[in-house]
Amino acid sequence: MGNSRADILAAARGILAEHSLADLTMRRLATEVGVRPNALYWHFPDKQTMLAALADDIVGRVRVDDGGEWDTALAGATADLRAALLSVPDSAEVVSSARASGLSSNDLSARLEQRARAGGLPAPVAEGLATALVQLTLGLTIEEQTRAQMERLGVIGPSGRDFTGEFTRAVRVIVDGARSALKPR
Amino acid sequence: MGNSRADILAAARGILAEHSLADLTMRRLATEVGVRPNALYWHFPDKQTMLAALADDIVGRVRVDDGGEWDTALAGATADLRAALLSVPDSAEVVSSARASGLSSNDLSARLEQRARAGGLPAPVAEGLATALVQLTLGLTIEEQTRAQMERLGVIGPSGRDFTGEFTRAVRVIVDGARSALKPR
DNA sequence: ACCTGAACACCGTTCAAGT
DNA sequence: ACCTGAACACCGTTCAAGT
Repeated sequence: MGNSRADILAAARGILAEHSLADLTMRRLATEVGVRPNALYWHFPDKQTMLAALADDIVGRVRVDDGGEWDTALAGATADLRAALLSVPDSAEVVSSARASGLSSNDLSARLEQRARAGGLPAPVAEGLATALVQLTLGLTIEEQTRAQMERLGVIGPSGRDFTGEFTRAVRVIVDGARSALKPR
Repeated sequence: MGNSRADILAAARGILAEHSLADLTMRRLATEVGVRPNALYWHFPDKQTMLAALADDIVGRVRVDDGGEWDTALAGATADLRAALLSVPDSAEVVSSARASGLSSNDLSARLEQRARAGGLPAPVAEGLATALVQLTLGLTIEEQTRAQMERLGVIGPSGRDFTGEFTRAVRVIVDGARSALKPR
């Protein structure tokens, strides 16, 4: 009754927030929405497509600044992406899978690349920069959220890793690399 | 009879080679080995641990050159990692998951970081460089192998993406970034 | 337009028991 | 040391049918 795509996606977010990606099954999602499992298949053709919609929902919140310098704009958007991912447990895995499957319509790396070119970077550098930043953020955040999940379950102790530091230092190396293409030695 | 860890891992590699990660179930793996599903649990405590062993098997083949310049050594090891992953379908996903779970004992990024420091890079730069290279390679190869799998299944046409080019250009940006820390403007 | 009933063909994992 | 039999508690997905 009045259940829409948006309601289902909100329930999915809720399962991630209170449990984990392993608990995000179609059957459980249906229960949360108050419906039988097969009813979900009226709204989405399959689970993969539902997850891609959820991924777009999360990544869609990230804006790429049009003004200012290209380096601060890209570093800022990358930090925003990480923050958006960290706000929903296990979402980095979801976004990464959606990207790989090609079902995700929100191509953040294309937006980053465009911004880099607008900032004056040569095309191959802009492309390499965008690729490196997106893969770094997704990969590292997957690790961070996986560890967080394992700690939540008590299967492992705190890793002691400084993920924010690792992220910051890697972003610096990448952005410096793009900059070195502009200001040659 | 006489089935060992190695036999099971070889069979697992075979399933990836001829089918896909989705087909790599404990039940199917058991059939391939000629045993009942639960027999596998004598060799491995669970599926996750088995996959981590498989991941170590694949990454263990990658050597980091001790001689020469740090930049060619790191770029070479990164290219080797990508080649090792591409030789086994869907293995990038397996390695990425194993890394995230912390069950993987082969910490390639630590070896890369060590090599970078030996080459004279400051610690934070060496760390950022290793992190960026490993995440780039895993993330991009996951995408490449996922697409390849979808093409194999005929669910999608060729993507037209130049993954080798994307990889090369991103590696260049990253390595250039580390270099800029050595030769200031 | 949106949902249910009932079923199909699977999963990972455990436990006691066998040799 | 290594494996089987039997079971438990699940999955995603399909199809016809209901309102």
